[in-house]
Amino acid sequence: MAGVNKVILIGNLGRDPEVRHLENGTAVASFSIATTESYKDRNTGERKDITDWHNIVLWRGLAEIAEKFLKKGSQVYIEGKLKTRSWEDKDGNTRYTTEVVGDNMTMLGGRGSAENAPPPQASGDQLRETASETGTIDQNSEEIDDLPF
Amino acid sequence: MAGVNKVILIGNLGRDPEVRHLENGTAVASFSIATTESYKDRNTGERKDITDWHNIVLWRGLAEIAEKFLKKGSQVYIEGKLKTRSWEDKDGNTRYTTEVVGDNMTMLGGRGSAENAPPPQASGDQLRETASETGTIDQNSEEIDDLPF
Amino acid sequence: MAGVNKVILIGNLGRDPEVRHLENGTAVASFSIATTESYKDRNTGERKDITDWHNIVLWRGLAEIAEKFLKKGSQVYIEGKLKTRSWEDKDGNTRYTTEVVGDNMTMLGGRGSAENAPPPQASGDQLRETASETGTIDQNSEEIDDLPF
Amino acid sequence: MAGVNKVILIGNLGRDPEVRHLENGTAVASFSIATTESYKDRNTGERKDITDWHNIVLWRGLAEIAEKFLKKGSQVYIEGKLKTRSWEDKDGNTRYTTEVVGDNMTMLGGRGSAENAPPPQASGDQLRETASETGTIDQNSEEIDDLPF
DNA sequence: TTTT
DNA sequence: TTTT
Repeated sequence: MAGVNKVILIGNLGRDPEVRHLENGTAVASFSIATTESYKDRNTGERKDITDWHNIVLWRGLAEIAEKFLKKGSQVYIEGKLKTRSWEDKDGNTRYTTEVVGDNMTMLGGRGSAENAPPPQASGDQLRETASETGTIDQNSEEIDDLPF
Repeated sequence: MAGVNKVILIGNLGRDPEVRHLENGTAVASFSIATTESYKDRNTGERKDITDWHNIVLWRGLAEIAEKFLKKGSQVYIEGKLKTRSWEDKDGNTRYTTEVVGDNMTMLGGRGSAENAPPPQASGDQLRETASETGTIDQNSEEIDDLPF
Repeated sequence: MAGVNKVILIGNLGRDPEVRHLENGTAVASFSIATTESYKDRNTGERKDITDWHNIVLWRGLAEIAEKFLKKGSQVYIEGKLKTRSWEDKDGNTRYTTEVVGDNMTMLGGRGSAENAPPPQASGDQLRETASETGTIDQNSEEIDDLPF
Repeated sequence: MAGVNKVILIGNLGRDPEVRHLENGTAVASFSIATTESYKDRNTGERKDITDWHNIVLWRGLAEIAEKFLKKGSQVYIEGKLKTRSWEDKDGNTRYTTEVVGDNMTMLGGRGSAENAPPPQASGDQLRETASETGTIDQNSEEIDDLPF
């Protein structure tokens, strides 16, 4: 039962986020981010880059923030959980897709970042609460307690 | 170029690790670990568990330690990177598999843990160095420097 | 404004937790955990251990769980934030103490773990909510949503 | 014995780094970074910020990169270990200072970032190896293996 | 598909 | 496929 499932990524969006809404209005954002690491080939001595692409899924308030402020090229910090979904393809084979379901996001500076005063930091939990209480997404605020921890 | 790609998991092995060796002798261990989280269903009030399975891959010294000391049920801490490999299935379709390539492992106590005095902690970097210098896997040792940081 | 402040520790308690209650009843638990790493001295070739001690502070529900289930020797996973408090010593000098304020805890198996069916995992957010709604600490449950993410 | 001691921070430098050199030439950089989180006061409804300051210490190649490319205001990702040092003050009292000894650093875009083409990412391990083999600090390169993991 |  |  005990378990820890944590992913921490800093990367850049390959495309603008795609946002859809469930029937009940819940927003879901999907996008990919690239993380790159450099290494030197032991044989040739050449420097090489390896890029990994990660499928990110954001729910509710975080999805709405992503829709408003993230775009192709944006650099973000994403903290979340690894989730693998299964689905059936057209040939009836079970397929698996692994995604990072983010519960915390921080926008980082850089070329692709938003021009329109983005909220740099947002947490899924905070947003969920705030949204459910005020009916609007009020990023960057918490309703947790008078003590911040 | 800048990027961070980090995964932190604590879970239990679903089966014994599978270890294979490349032609040059390099060991590669594969296994899955389960992480479970509990939540209470908002509608029914029932408590429910969600289990996520994660494919772990370990290389070289870490693979050999996994082979020796991990087995079905063992609880481990794994720190690593997310990597998605693509391959072609029998129908010629491109398929993707996401794995956590571990570079740090700590064995945690519990029912499924090894009886034979396992090394509790091991790092890929340390083992790689040690192995290359001594020809044997000497877990729990570093050759880094007289200063430990 | 954007920021990330995250600490992840796995270690063992040096003593039983100390728990006190604020005037409003809020529980606060304090204890230290040790993390140990091994390295080999480059000059002498000796293997050496370095132990670091970390001051942990838990609030509310997590504090109550710590009080019930953690004791000297228990192995725990702690996730939290770094906080440095300042205070004045008897000579009027400002002193600083750095603590890890935990918002997530998982009890791990091992020698010092509790005998009385401990809850292996608990999150500060979950507990806070649950406690405020039911008046009791019901660890291992969330009230977040019908969707677990 | 098994242990994990990991800190992950994203913040901004409060001042330029201070770099000193040990007698054997080893570089050591020190600086503080601020992480800020927002919350809404439950009573007044006001939004408030809390800033935490963290003492960062970098060794060797990372210290030299910090010296060259970080300055007051720079935003950085720091990954490292918590270390508490003790020392004696002028009154003979034992004092404790907690620092984050970084083993990984990524420079992030933003207002305070360097103008002179900074290396965005660097790892202590990589740099140590590279430095010892080439005599120069060649950031952004690894000498680990032909396989990047 | 990103970024430097 | 694990674990409690």
